[in-house]
Amino acid sequence: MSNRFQAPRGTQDILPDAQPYWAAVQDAIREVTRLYGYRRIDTPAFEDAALFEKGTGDTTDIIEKEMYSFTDRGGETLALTPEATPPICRAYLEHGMASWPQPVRLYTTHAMFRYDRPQKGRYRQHTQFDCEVLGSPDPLVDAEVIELLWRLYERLGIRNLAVRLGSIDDPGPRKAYVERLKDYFRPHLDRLSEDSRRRFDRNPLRLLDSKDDRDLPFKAAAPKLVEQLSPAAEAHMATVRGALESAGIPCVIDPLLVRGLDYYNRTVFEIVPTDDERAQGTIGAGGRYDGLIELLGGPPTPGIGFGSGIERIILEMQRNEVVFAPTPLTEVFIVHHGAAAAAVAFKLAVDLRSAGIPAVVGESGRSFKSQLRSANSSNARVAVIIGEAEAAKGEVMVKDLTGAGDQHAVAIAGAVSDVRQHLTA
RNA sequence: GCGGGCGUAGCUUAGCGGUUAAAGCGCCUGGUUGUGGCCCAGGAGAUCGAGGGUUCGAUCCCCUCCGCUCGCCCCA
Repeated sequence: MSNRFQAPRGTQDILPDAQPYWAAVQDAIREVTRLYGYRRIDTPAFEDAALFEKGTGDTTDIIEKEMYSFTDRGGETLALTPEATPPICRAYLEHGMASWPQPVRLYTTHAMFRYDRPQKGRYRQHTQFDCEVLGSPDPLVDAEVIELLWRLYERLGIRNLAVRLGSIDDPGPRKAYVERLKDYFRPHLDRLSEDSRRRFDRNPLRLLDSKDDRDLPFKAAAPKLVEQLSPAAEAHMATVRGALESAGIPCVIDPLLVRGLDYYNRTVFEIVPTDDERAQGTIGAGGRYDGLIELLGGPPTPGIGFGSGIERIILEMQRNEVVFAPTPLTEVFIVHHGAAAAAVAFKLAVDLRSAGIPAVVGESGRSFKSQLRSANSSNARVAVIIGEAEAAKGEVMVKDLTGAGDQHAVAIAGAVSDVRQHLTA
């Protein structure tokens, strides 16, 4: 069995039974983005790898150890998109969106590729719903994107969520804070966990996020960034918070919230289930990135956005017991026997479909019983039965499958309208 | 990348160091002279995840690999 092909590690097939969830999410995304004035953009499945090295940051895990990069036959170094924000910023610059009315509100759903170790809710290929607002420094826009995401989840029947809000200030004040933080931890370095010693050099902000018992005593007394924000960042966060409150969205300030991407400043947030202990619980997260477009070679342009994993959204829907009524395979199932009847059956199906009525034809060579069993399991409401006798008389039998199975004969010429009448009755 | 658990028909599971590996659901066929659902009968379907080792003999014990899963790192 394992000689057979399998979907590559960390990828999955989305089978017909799961499709209603995907359709519901896509529909809700379309509706919610319409309400908030967003326009859709689609970017390529792969990009110049340097876009991510520069944009996402080449010290991030995403770039350092998770990027699917490759050299194509022409010698270009490309990467399957691990992240939606840099490509959208790239497109903003490439197509002169700075000359569009500002801000520009964009959304997409895009496959993301990251070479990390798969778990439930973490895949090597996943799909993200992503929104970006480019060209506005307004904290109300921060609140708007968070609210948009919240409404999406609400609409999909996901309950028990919480918004975790934080701020990582602007680069200058943050650097100063990081120095204070390192000064605080430096004397205790030899008593910290190995992970935290590594973080001390690589990503000091994450020191505060450690779950290691050895680090806990030091964490408690460490200076917290959200408690020492610059006045501008402080005011920004207060506005975001107030706006969320007015929207009726419960939000908690998380002083330890640190996003793993280099480009964030000020607002960072994530939305998590409150009743799930799993580590992969975060279903949506984002933040402000006022310096990113400039970093990519454009003019100073503020931006904010988020990504939300659709696979994780669906897992949450299922955990919230959102279910969909099974959709019937067809409306009319045509049963036939004999060569003449087969020809009539095929043509009748053609005519039904052109009249907008879904129709499926039974398998030639199978018995009536067998074909009617198929009709039954297809959940069709009507069976049309064409045997040799009917074919000879130029008639078909129309049988009701929803009740006791009443049936009546009708001339072939009148079959479509008879079936239609039956279905609308 | 690190550590733990799991892996038997399409699905959910039972089973035992030793003849032809079992059940339910699903699928196919039949019980009707041309007719569904319920019921009944029969059938197909598993090199017991893969490879190697121990053993007279392994689905069962050991190792490696693959996949899933839980935790860590990180992230959606």
